[in-house]
Amino acid sequence: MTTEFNPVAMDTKWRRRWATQGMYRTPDPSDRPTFYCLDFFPYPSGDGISVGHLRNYIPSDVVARVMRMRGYDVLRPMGWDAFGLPTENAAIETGRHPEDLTTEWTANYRRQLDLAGTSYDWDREINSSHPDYYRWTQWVFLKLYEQGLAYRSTGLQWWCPVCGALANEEVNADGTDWRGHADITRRELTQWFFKITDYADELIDGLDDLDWPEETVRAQVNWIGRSDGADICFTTDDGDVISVFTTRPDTLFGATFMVLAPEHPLVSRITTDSHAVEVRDYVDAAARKSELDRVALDPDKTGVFTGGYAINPVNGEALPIWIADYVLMSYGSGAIMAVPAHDERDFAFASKFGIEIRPVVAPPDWDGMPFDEAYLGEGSLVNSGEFDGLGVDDASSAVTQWLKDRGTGDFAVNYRLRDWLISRQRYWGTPIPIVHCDDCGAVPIPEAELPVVLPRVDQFDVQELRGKSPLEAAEDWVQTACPSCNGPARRETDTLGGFACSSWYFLRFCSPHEDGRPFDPEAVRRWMPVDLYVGGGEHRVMHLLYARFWTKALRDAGVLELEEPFRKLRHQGMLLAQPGWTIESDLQVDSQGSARVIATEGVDAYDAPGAAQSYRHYPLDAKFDLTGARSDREGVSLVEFRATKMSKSWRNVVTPDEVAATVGGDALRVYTLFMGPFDRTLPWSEQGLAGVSRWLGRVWNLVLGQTVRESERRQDMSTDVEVKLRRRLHQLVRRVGEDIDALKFNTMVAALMEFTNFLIEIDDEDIRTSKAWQEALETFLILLAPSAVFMAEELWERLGHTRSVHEQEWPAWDANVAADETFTLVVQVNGKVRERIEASTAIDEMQARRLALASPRVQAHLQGLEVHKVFYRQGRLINLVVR
RNA sequence: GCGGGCGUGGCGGAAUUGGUAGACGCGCGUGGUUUAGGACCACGUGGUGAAAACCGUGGGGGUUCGAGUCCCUUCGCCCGCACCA
Repeated sequence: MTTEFNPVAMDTKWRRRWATQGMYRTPDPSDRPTFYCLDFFPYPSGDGISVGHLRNYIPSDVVARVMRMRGYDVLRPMGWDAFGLPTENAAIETGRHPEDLTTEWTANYRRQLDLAGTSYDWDREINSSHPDYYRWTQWVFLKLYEQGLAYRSTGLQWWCPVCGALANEEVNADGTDWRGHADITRRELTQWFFKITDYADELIDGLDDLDWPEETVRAQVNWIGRSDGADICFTTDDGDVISVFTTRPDTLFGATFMVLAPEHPLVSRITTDSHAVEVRDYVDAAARKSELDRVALDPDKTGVFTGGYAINPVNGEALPIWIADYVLMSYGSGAIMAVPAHDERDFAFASKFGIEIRPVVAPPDWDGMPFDEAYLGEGSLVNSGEFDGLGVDDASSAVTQWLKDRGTGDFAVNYRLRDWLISRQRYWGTPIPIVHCDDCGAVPIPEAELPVVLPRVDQFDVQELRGKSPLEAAEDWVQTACPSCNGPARRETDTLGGFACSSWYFLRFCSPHEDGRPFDPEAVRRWMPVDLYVGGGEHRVMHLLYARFWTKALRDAGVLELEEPFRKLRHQGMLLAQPGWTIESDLQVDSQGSARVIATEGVDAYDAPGAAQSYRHYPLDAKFDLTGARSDREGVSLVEFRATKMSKSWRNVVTPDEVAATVGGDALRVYTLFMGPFDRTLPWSEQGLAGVSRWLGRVWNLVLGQTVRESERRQDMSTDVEVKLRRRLHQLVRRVGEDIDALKFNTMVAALMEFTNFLIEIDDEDIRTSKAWQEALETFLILLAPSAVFMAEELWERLGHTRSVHEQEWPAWDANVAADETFTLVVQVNGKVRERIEASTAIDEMQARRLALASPRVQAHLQGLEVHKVFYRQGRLINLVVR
């Protein structure tokens, strides 16, 4: 057997053997505790994965492996969120079918994940674009439909020429969509929605008991955006009622005008003849503008007066009614009462158009002068009739109650959250299981007839179809019989957006081969909720909110006994490409500092201007974001570039394939763990990777006893060394366990490195033949196994074991063995460190004081001064305060 | 504008949560060993200083015997959200 360290051959050997043995198959039900360790459902793309994706999968894989070794039954599945636009678009470009692309791409993902030594149970692999799966996505849709949680509605919807209809949350403020497409417009469309707003309060309250990152909880709460206030009715001259929502009913006496959204249905009725032209122009302009500019916030308010008035129910005043696009039709009732004295936007508007600004809440030290800006703080009411003198909170409820008693208002709650738009006018998605019948209307497909199979069409290019959706064009498929009356009917041609597939997959993983139902309730009871859920922070709102909503809706449908799907959630940090320096003359640089490689043979990048050699070669057309710093390398001018996102178009992606083929899967894993905190954005470093690879090589040599260092008998007493070795080993077991539980993988690796440094230091003939050494090596390999999965296994086998290192029990540590005998007593004088003394951990304060005072260096700092006070920390330090 | 995060050596980052600042790794330096190799080994490496010592966690101030850690203030970078009444 060769003793040469050859990671690539070793990786292949063990990958094969583990696959044949079914090493990572999920255990059958037992009475052992369970642990469900899940990663976000990945979307397979043609580019495959980069080492950046592995910052998600490797750390959670370590946790899964450790939990197995700790005696848990672990569910560690993986599957593919395979329906979606990128695949469909790639299909259009390449002239191939999305189904075929999906098959290839998912196989490639799986192969790449295996390169990194992940321990997924591939027997449970699922694919959301397979009828076996989407049949049950359709089934869930029907459950929601039965409960009135899926409905159709017309309205203005965002529309992307590439993606079709978009949900509001898929549109960015700059007028692009969530995938970066431009030319987003709004269209009148009939669409399917899920009534997630019914669950708004529950989705807020449910967050309380979850172990989730604080920012994510906050983001969800903000996204749902609950506001408590009142609905207030204003009546126009014609007797129309305008209902407005306000969070500040206490300021009702300060309302000096009203504003309707341009799309408000009453606009035309309220507008008087003399203002008709202006109003129509404004509404038209707003409609056009709504495409882009309305979202891109323009600080300058615009609006026009309609000529109409409405009566303030609290004091009978007639308020002029304006229309302005700063009022959104989609929030509240699309109309507001404007209180310029106490609302910034209303203040800006009133100032611009010369409308009265009437204070009704007096700031504490107010001198009665007009406001320079809206006052939003606490105070007592003025100019408010019988409510004068009340505080803001009391006044809010008092005014609302007053209105309620008279039938002109009531307490009310509003949410920022909108219903979930789920229709897509695209091909590569789950067909919506609905049929439209002239007589019966929208009719759900009976459960027994599921799945509604997505037909394999050849033309799915929306542009070729001239705006028709691909399924609409599939006439044979569209024409069907009504399940209710058996008359001619047409199938729904919208498909479900991808978020539907990922809103319940975690349930399917519990029993992925279940035939007659979406999941086996027994299996779900056994595994759910997910114990550790790891994925990117970019999904902290939508995916996680939708999945929670489906969980609750399925519970209410009586098919699930579960409140929340994900008990503990964590987000991994992003991985950036390595920053560095490169040759200026090979770049084309624009004024913004973006550079592109124009040298046909590419360009070398250096870690530092003086670095001995290049760490990477970038090809033609690679891009850099320059910092502006420049330097010189042997007369050649260099420029510095930043760490930026890895992206195919920048040609700076590092793939697991290239890393696994050079330094192996273990170096890839360990470096990913070691580079820095798990949840932090970090740059890749080829040198950092090389450092880890060197360490693995040292471990290899150490375990196989081929250390280069010449053994010399220089240890004092080998029994002392053995005691020390055992102590260090037990301390290591403790540290590694604690770090993994805290997801501090970087310090876990550091601890393993320190331990090997220690072993190398004490390595000699005597210790090597001791029992303690043997025990240390074996325990160390077990601790190393979740991180360096291949090498630990290979070395374990070479030490003579037949049963896999990954099936060993996680070691325990003994506090008595781990306890230090001595510590470094830090001696401070007036808080400054003056001496360090090695002392027994057993010493008390008096002994510590004696030791400290005995030190000449301490004495030098005490000269002529009196020890005034002493602070002693057992096992740590002593601070002598003198004066 | 609102919300959140982060500022520690040349670099990625540690720091028992108020108690030795800089673990571990990279890079760098010196020496050795091989000498084609991005190889290996030993020692060193925050700054100033010959030393004693002093300075040092973006800046300023404070609390404390003691502050990277707590409080106030200020600057810089990054990420979300976008007129939500």
